[in-house]
Amino acid sequence: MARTQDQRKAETRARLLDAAARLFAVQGIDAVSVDAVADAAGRTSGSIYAHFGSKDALVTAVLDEWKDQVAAVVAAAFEAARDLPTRLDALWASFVDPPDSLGESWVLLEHELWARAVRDPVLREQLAARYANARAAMAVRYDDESDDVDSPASPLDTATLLLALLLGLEMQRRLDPAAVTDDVAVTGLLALLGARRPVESAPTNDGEGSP
Amino acid sequence: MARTQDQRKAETRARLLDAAARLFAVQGIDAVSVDAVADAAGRTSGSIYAHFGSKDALVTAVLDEWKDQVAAVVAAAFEAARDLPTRLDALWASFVDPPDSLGESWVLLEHELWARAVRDPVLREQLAARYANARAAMAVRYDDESDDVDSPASPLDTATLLLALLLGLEMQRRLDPAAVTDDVAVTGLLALLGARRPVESAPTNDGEGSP
DNA sequence: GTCTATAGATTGATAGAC
DNA sequence: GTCTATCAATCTATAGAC
Repeated sequence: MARTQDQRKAETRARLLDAAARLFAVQGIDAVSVDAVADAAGRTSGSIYAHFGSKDALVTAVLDEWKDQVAAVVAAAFEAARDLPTRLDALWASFVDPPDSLGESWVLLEHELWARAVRDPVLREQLAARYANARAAMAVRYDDESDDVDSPASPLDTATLLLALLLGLEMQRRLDPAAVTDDVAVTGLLALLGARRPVESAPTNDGEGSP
Repeated sequence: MARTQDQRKAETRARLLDAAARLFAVQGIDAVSVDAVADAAGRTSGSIYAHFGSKDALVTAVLDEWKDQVAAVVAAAFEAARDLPTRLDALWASFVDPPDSLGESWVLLEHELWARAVRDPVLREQLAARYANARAAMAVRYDDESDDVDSPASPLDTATLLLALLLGLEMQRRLDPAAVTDDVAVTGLLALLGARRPVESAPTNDGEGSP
């Protein structure tokens, strides 16, 4: 029956990681107790210490579990459509309205991890590698398109700029959704690639979101 | 002697706010106890409750105290130089290497406040207004330059894009300084304004920062 | 308004049974 | 490996003296 026990062990680990990721994203890591994670996973706090040893180690494990998450998201967005504006729109959509495969608010979890990483050298190196992966994935994808565009920077640098714009726009959108329309996002991404929007000019947005 | 007492009261409030802002930025809000703030300000925890009533109210007060901080930073950066690339470089510098007037790591404090704001409607409205101010300030400044550039979006939308790029680049730079050079930043900002870099082409950065 | 002392609650982590 | 019970530390907030 070792098979069954291994299965249960693996399932417990998976459930703990899943519950932790979801709760961390929604409430913030510091606001979530070890017991809360265990409860949400249908286990007890003891199992967390058996599997991970500490809450910090659990955070590290969550970060590690979704290792190539950002890179995968980026890659998937580019698969979807053919023309550049549509692809960039899909890329932006994966930040704003994520696929079910990731949690609904995976970007919030990224910010939680970032906030810890900038203060913890070990976490920082982990997360830095993740972002480097994401940039590399974008650079490759963007390379396929390179005949269509005329970017002012190298592919990797352009990926850095695209990722930056996505992160910064999503931050502002969380505070004030009306301030960041999809059209503005795509227009900005296109501008970083040295490309202009084709025919139909994007609607402008001079009225601000907040009253 | 009411004068002296009022002075002491005001000074205590100022010291508490200053200590709180600094500690919150460096250690993260949740990692800083009320006692720690009071100690750093040379007072005791009781004074914090006399002045603010709760730790959450202290956070709100910190956010409120630096109300137009981001807008002021943005405005100041544009005053510095005349030609566009130099101005954009100054703008980027205010994020990377802030003036002494702000704390050295005011951007970290902004992220701390953001992380709370996305989960608290009251804080969110406050911070949204602050960002709207910053965008408006940038839009005005950028308007002065509008003959030099050919932005693909409205002034306000362009400000949104510029702010997004600054935020996102700074995030990546905190994780991996080598991945985001000053030249890439300025190149990106210029691209969002529809302008290319003049004569001297920017050094590329194809080797990634992390080993 | 400021300080001291302390209540009240929560949390991360450990020990031991099964 | 998982659970129950519990310890020890920490933190927010309050009460009362000055």
